Amino acid sequence: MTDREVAATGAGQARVTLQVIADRLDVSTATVSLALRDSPVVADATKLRVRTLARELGYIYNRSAASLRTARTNMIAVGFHDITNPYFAELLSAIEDAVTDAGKTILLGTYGESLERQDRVLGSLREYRPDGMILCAAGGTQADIVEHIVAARIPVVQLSREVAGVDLDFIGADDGHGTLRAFEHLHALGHRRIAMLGGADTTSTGRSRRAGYTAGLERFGLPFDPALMLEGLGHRETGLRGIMSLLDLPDPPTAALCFNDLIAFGAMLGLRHRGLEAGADFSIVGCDDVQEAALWYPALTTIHNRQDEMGRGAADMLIQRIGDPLAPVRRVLLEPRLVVRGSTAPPRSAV
Amino acid sequence: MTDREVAATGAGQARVTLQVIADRLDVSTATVSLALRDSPVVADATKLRVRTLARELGYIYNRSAASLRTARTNMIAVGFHDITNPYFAELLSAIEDAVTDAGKTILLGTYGESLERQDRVLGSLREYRPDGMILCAAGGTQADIVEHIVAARIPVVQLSREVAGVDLDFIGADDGHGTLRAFEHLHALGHRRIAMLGGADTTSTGRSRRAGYTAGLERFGLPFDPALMLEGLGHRETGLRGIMSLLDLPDPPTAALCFNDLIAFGAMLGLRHRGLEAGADFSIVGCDDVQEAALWYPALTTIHNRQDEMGRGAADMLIQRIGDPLAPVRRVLLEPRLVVRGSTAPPRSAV
DNA sequence: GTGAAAGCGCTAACAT
DNA sequence: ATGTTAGCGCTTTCAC
Repeated sequence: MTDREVAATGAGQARVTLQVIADRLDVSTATVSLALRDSPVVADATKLRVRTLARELGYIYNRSAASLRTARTNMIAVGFHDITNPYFAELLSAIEDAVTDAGKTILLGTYGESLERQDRVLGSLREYRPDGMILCAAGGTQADIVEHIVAARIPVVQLSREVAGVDLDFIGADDGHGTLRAFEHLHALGHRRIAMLGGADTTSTGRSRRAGYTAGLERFGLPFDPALMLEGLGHRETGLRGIMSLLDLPDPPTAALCFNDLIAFGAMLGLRHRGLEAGADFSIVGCDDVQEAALWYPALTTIHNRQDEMGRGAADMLIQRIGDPLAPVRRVLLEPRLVVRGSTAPPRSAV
Repeated sequence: MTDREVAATGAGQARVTLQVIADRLDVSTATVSLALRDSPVVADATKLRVRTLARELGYIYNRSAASLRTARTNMIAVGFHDITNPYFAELLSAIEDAVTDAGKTILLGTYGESLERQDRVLGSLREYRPDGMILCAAGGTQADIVEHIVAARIPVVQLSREVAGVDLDFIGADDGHGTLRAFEHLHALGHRRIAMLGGADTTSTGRSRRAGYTAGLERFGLPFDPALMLEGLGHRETGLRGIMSLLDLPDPPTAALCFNDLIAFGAMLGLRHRGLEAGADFSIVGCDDVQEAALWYPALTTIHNRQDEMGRGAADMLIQRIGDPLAPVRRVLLEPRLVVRGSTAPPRSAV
């Protein structure tokens, strides 16, 4: 007794394949295949018979088999570092919408900021032969890791962050510009000692946003004080601890630009621990504008990064790239928009 | 010229398969296959030669082909309604960890609360023949939709919510009990007019939490007032609008149990719009204890649902189920834990 | 310890 | 309009 027969016996019926339908209808598997895919070449009457029987028998299309033949899987791999950060959850959700609309499905891999795990996860994703991949690499990722994917001839679109030195489609925000806008906003309110909280040079977003910060200092002829530029991962803890150490400075700043909203939330919490309030006592600007940002108290002034457009855009770019692997590489930078809310105000001293 | 030759020419090298390696080494594909999988039956020297060449040629295992042969895909489908809700993002993240540890990969599908889209998405996931599926169905899902998956002989574990009338493994929180605990907490603080904000009878969590609320009323001999039990989806807007209408009541409540944390956040925002503060002026209890909850101001009193354990637990249950399809069905209820923070306090009148 | 051969379920040429 | 045939890349008997 073969495995197959066992399964059939056990469950009371044979696994239904094209062959089963073809046999019962006394047609060929080719006809059944074409009929199910609504090929114009098959007679309507035949299509009807095929489909009716397929439904009756509970036929389920086997994509592994089709993929083997067509070298198309209809899967889009998504490699993200963290989906617990609402910014990336929002991006993923937008991607999911676009991908589903295109009749494809997401194969998900995450790896935090661990390069070693990223390597394993991306290597594994590759084996499923997704039609393409949307990548948001861990900080510090080197070009050669991404080359492994490219070598497998899997089209890749980089999202939000881009790995240095690889020539691939990219969609993200114009982070440097966004941060500069935020800096100008704080300066216009009267702030002169402004900190930069979080981010690091291991990601392109970190580099760009930090560059936007130093560009702001330069534009207004303010001195660069290394004590005001605190490196850190995009977590709430970075903001919480960072704001504490800023406040403990002999000459503390009056405002902080945060690498992202989570850090800003952490910073606002830190202020409260010190009996201070964001806005009135210390200005905080976030970055991303996750849904939560508008609901904080005070609501967070932040840089809206259009995650919906960005996620959908990444999916669309990828689908185009799959269709035309030789088209010129594109870099799309979405213009961020500063959203002024309650967490920024003139400095106490200036009031 | 075949497609294959075109691809080979275009990219400068042929797609490397087991056959290519076998030919070059003058062994059979069987040997190569066994060698790469580290079979004890292959000579060490051969293994070394195979692996070295495989690496040199950039061989990538083709899981579609293997799946066709073995009827195993090593994919775990995850069907969620919403990954933008941090509660589900946290669950997904925990699942991802466990699944990756087991050498499997997530195939993701989401569908909001649309039954029609859920049907399409689940139908599509099924065609990929995942080894199993973790399901958190949309509200109002009928048993027959789930039967489609079961009929395809795909093991399913239900997570957090369970569809009425289906006999499948389930892991979730003991919601009724958790809500009752929260009710007791409010009662102990002196609240007597307590509202229930959000949830609906279309999901098991809605039913259980609302049942926990009415059980609380009964336990303390409080009257049921339909004006205090507001149905709604688990969004911030539900809390925002809900608290407004509660406050507009001729005899408003002094506290509200919320179906989840997002609703609680919305409710706290609504209080601020009315110049009131959670805790001091009106008590709010959430449910889930998402990371954000501890950071709000005031920090949210809520029911911790152990999303990490729950997510990992779902993955573990599923893997066991895949290993033994005939084992008895399990229902695991995790005991929720009330976390008291600043958003609850004695009612104004009682002070 | 290794090889030959069959076949998983599907699609695509080509033939009729 | 439908059938025949070959084969995608892998795993798995079964021989040797």
